[in-house]
Amino acid sequence: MKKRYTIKDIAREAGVHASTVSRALDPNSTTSLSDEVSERIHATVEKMGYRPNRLAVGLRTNRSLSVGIMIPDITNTLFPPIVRGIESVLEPLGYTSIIVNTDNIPERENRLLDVLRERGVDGIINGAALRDDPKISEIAAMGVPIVALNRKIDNSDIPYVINDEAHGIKLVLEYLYGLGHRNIGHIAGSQSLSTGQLRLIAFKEACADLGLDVDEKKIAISTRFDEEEGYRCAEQLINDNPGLTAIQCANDRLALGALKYLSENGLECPGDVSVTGFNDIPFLNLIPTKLTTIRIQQYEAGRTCARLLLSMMNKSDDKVPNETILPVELVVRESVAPPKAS
Amino acid sequence: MKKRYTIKDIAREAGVHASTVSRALDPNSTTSLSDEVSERIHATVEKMGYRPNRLAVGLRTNRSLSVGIMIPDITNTLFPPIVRGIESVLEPLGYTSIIVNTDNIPERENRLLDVLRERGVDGIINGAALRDDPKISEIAAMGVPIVALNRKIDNSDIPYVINDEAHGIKLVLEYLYGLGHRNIGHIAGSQSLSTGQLRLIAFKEACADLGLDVDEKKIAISTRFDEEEGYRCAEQLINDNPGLTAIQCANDRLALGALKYLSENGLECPGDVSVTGFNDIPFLNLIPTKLTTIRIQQYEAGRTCARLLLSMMNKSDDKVPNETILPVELVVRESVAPPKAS
DNA sequence: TTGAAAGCGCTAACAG
DNA sequence: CTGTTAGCGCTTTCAA
Repeated sequence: MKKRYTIKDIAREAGVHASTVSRALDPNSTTSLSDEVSERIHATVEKMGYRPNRLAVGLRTNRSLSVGIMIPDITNTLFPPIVRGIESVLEPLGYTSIIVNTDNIPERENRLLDVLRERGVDGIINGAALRDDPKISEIAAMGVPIVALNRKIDNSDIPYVINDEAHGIKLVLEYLYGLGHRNIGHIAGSQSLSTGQLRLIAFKEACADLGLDVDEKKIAISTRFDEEEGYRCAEQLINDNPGLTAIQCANDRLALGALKYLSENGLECPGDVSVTGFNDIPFLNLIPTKLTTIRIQQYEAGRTCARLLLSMMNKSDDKVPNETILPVELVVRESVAPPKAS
Repeated sequence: MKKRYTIKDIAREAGVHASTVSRALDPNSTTSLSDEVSERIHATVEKMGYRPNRLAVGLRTNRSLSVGIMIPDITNTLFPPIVRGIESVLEPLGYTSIIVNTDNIPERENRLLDVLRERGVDGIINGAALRDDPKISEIAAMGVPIVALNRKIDNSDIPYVINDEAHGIKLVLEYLYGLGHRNIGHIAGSQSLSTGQLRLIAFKEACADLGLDVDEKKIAISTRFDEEEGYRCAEQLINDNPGLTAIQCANDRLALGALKYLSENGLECPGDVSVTGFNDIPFLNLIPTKLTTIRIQQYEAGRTCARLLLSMMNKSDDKVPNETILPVELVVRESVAPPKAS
């Protein structure tokens, strides 16, 4: 293995001291160098293909120029665009990211948090936070810049970037109401996640605003945001609520599961029951009953988080807002129709 | 910011020397310690929540316990399962991975390669290699363990893990032939990628084997493996080949584009034209005309690559095979039917 | 079995 | 404007 060149090799070759090379290579170095020397150094760097050793830099400066990105599962199509959004702002600045998948398992999340800390990340974007997440607060208290993405953490002052959950839920409900639906069920997400909680609260509020009855029987609470749970909850709602004409799901995957339940049980969507989702993940426009849903900003959410994290990492004085709420919009497709005249 | 504890802090607290702490914490240290001391050290480590600084370890040992994963774009659903496969073997061993997206842009790939090198990765899994990729070979020659994933590199001895492209193409063609198709077109992938090249070669060979004419007009070569190009190439094939009854696409996204072209132009699939894909990416079973395709191993491909890389990084003597070809299988769905009796 | 000392590659005072 | 020096946190000889 050809050994990598070090700053000393460059120094020797250029006939200067190592520290001079370091200065020449530091774009925002205060001390100035003679053009002649600087040029000579850059030339040798180029010639020898020298690349600084970031581990050494990090050890010395106590900044690794790396950040941790925690998400539940990169396999979930919701997250890749977010990740790319984050990197679109961080990468040009020389940051590298370490992406970890928590699978929504608290022990795993905690362990990975330790891994990130060992690696000396300069900051963390947590897209996998739980409402009750003591460890993350603990680490934040140690001074590690952290921002939560998509989810907020209870009893914590970690800044978060979320979607306008309440407005999204309301948009859907008003749309359904406007078409004549009066008997609407809700498949809620896990209540240990802020998304699940906030969307359920919003459902109840929006119902109240519209003068709709919010019978508990019309609410099915899922344990996970996935198709399987959507299927199970749809079954429950249909069985418990004769005359139900629409199901609002707390996310798209739950809706996909609900759609499956309906089609397997001789119910047409949207003919018999309308179904709506939340998030607007990819491919929704290709499936047979194209899903009406709420579009959240994915790429932009990533960018926003990254910018917040940056200003925290740079200890800049501009106050980082504790709460950032991104706008959402209703995407009307085919899974909603007026209720059957009965 | 509460400063992180260092090995010195532990040493002081436990009343021993730093080097003793280091030894106590190294699971495969040769020198033995008295149980009493070892226990005391572990207790203080536990009590103080000490975590070693990986940057320092890496600088000292010249091993970062990190690997680079290069892919074209994490947003492409083909890659997340591969990434998780890789991590499923590397993470338990303490490795962390740096995932970079090349967007199939050579300059970007080269720059990212430098980034990985700066970070001192112990090895690289390259799922974004081009057939002509001088820089990656150069870095491999410097002694950095590299294995190519999904794609092979021309004129290079970098080990690669690919799918049985030829067999997959053949399976599809035989299936189409068996149903009576004799006038089959091929939408080829980019010829600068081994997948595109190998699948096109396989198409020609399989046609020859079946006694089918391989008129160049029946081959449309795309520039990118995406829906837009699939659309364009489908149009070209349909226009140039009256009587075409089936289109074999070099991957699923091209097939999705072809499907779109057909439906927008009054052609039924599979009624008028059968369409097939390659890869079996997620969601293919949810779209209206469920796509018949070739399933490749994604998660397992990642695992295989990771294992190969490990043995290269450990300089173990077991020879790393230069070529690993993973089996594929035909997935029959709805996008293929016998040709119309004419 | 443990301690002392050197040094990985780099940066940041401090001198000159 | 440039060189000297110390040291980031850790591991690893070498001594004791």
